[in-house]
Amino acid sequence: MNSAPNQHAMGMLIRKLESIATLSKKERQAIERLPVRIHNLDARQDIVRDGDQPTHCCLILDGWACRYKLLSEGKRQIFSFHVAGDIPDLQSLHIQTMDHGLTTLTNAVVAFIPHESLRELTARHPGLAAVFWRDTLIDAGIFREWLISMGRRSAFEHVAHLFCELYLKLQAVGLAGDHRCPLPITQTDIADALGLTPVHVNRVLQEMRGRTLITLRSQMLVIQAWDELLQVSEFDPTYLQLEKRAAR
Amino acid sequence: MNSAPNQHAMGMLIRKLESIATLSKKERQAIERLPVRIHNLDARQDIVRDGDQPTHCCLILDGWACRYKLLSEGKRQIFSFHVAGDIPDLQSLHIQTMDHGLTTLTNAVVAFIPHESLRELTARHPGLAAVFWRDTLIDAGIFREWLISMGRRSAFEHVAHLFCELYLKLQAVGLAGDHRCPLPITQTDIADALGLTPVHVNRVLQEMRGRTLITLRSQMLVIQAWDELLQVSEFDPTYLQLEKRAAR
DNA sequence: CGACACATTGACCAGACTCAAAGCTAGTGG
DNA sequence: CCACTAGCTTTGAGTCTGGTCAATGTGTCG
Repeated sequence: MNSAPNQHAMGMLIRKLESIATLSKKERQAIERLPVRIHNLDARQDIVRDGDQPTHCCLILDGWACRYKLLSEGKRQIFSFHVAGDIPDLQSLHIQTMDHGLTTLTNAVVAFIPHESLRELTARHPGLAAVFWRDTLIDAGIFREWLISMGRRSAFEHVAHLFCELYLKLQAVGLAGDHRCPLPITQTDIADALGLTPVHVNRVLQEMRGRTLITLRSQMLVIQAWDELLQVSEFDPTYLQLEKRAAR
Repeated sequence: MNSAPNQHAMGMLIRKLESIATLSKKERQAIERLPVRIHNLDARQDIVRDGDQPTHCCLILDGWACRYKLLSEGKRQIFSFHVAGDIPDLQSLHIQTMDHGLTTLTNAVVAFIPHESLRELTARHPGLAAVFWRDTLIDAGIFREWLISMGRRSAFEHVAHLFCELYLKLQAVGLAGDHRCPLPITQTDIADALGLTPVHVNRVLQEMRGRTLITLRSQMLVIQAWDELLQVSEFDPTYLQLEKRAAR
């Protein structure tokens, strides 16, 4: 195994984990020893399919991915968007059968880590097990926030809330700043994430532009009125757990 | 500490965990040694509040509870319903600050288990850590299914889906059978869980009665046409993970 | 240059919401 | 044992957010 890409991949993972918890030197070293297999993927390529029984977890190194489920009549629900540092299918470590799919949205580089190695790692390092566990718990917290948006926010508020979340998530891994971030997804993707139609998403975006809240062109989102966007969507970043470290 | 209620509480927990994983004798014994404090609560009483930093987890022994969040203008979103055997705030073990509340819906008996004891237990028994982790992952899977219902199902389908889920969940812990189960919650609770208004929930229930799918009277749900209910809501029980045990 | 995917717009429609009133039902106290 | 109450359920009429269908722009890539 070539160690250079391995180091890069595990560096990405360590950075992500340190954004939600504190790691000891021993734990960092243990992570660095994880074996990985790195793949380059095209856009719109399935990584794991609904019904699969994966034997690896997938660490995103570059590009965007999403988790989704296909329903009858061509309907699709997207559950989450993922960027560098995320392990979108960490849950497969303890849930045998996938109840949804994972796909790239853009060209992407991903690292596959064998379940076996992760099980061994977490058994040997209970502190790391807690950190990975914590990551999946934050994931669940994001689902709860999405449930609020779906259930009790208007389409306008919902779009605003998503933009706030994505901006902060990207900022946390150094992929955004100055109130601008890449958004390499289509309006149909946004619609499938928010439970709306593409047509209506488009109208909401028009209104946001009209109110000088955002610009969105060439897959680049610029937030022109951050405070107002926070306010209209009642956005409270607590659920992302980006500030607070775990109590250990 | 009185050992009789303790044994009852931990028996309930062991039963629940064994519905989603296999426990070794050693692991069962370790659970039985967990210290608990048992409380009787009235209906509509908060167990943990939004913003709290709990030091205990809560195991439900009897009655119903729900997780929820209050929003502006009196809006409320319910995230989940919980019954005997559930630990609704297991996540607080690794997420310091609650981003939502936990409340009883009926009179309830709950057992409080110190975080400290659970941390020690999971550090000493990585296998048990995996089982508790798995429980929170199943919880997240239920959130995903709720996201589908919110985003891509009609109100009618959504109500039907919820009823299927609750029936199976109750059946798994022996609280339901013969296509009937207790449903000790109001139509407003259902509305707040599904992102609908109480008025519309009522209309959907009328239609379900009219189509001889269910009866719902005196807090007792009777499913008269199980197959049809499954079909209209495209219900697939996989996400509840009630059949498959964890690969260990 | 052509093709394809994506974004935008318009006209019309429907599912779910709002507001308001009236009917039930399980407890409670006299 | 009955009357009263409070909370819950039911119903009606009118409204509105977001969906549907279909056509037209726009931009990118081979």
